[in-house]
Amino acid sequence: MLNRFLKSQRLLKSDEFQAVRGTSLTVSNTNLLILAKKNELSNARLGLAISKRNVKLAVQRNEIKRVARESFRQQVGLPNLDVVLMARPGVISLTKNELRQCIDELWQQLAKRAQRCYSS
RNA sequence: CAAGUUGGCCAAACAGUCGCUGAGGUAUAACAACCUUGGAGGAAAGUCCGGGCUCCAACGGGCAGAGCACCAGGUAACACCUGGGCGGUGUGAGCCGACGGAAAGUGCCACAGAAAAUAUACCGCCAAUUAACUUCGGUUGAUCGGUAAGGGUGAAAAGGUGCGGUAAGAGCGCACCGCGUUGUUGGUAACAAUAACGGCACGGAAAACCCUGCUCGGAGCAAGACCAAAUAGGACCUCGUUAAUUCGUGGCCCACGAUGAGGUCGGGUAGGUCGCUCGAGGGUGUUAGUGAUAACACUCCCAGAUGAAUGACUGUUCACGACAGAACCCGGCUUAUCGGCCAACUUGGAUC
Repeated sequence: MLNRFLKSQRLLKSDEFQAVRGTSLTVSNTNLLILAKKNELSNARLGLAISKRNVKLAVQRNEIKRVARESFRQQVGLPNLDVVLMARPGVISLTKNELRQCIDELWQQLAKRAQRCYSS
């Protein structure tokens, strides 16, 4: 069951995105930025914000979203967070495999940060 | 065989596992789950034209503004397509073309050049008169005329070539070509061919303004229609007539109304549903047409998401995979694009 990706695991409303955007729990590198906020559910939820300004072509935006979703789907250890993944201009230069690796690493960082932040 | 032209088609293939999403089914109070079956493009792109659809406006007409501009046909429509004409270009198949009007008017043509549209006379050429010189043939200068052949300038120099003609020249005359006018013939037409006449009058630029003809109401699916919390406010009905030095009508009391509670209604925000994909639709065939296309018959249902699906992994094969992602729907145009296949045709070479 863990490696599915249902609607309950996504952010669907504009309000939910706004709520996450106001938080301070972030993880990032030169290509991507992840914002997160604790929710009251039993699982994590993912929202994608790939702007047209940073990634110009629709095909590239779609590809980033697919890689991100696939990566998120296969994560097991994430706590109950609302997560928004944003793209920075550098992502275009990455290949698909590099991008995947990059996102996987960010999830691990996020899990650690979250544990430290919310356990105290 | 090589090089090329035009038109059409494809856009790595197959298998397995996992995942997303539309529809149908099983099942259920409902969700979840399971099964079956669909799930990006030739440009989905740029948003440059043309339509459908929706709402708004509207008696009709004109002006303004914008667009279009050889002819005929096709189409729902077009700035598109087909066929034809004309011009340009290529050995050729072919390709390219803001292709109405400059004799309606106003204006423009830099620099150079004598002169840039009323033609003109710088050099040159020629005649006459005259002066000087003379080897008596003439030469040089001046004056006054003729000339547009030659020179030089320019993107462009006022028809071209040849012969005649002449003092030198000149459409001055003639022939051919070009141009114009009027006919005739062919063609639906654009236009072409041809005859007679004219005798060159009519330079370029319409992408300077402009004139002529034709077309055009506006906004867009965030169109528009429906359902509809919470909160604030509104209308109506019912209940309560009290907790009150409350407020209004009133001189005061009574009374009535407001302030209260509940309900109903209307508008309408968040949110949701519809619009939404069966269509100027695809496939096959026949007929008409040079063709674009049309008619008829049979047949098929082929994305519909909404924080927004069409993907990931593994294996095998090959030529090792370009440009690129639907968002109301069609018809075009333009731009991007690794490579492959088919048909017709052209040029060159080889062989028989």
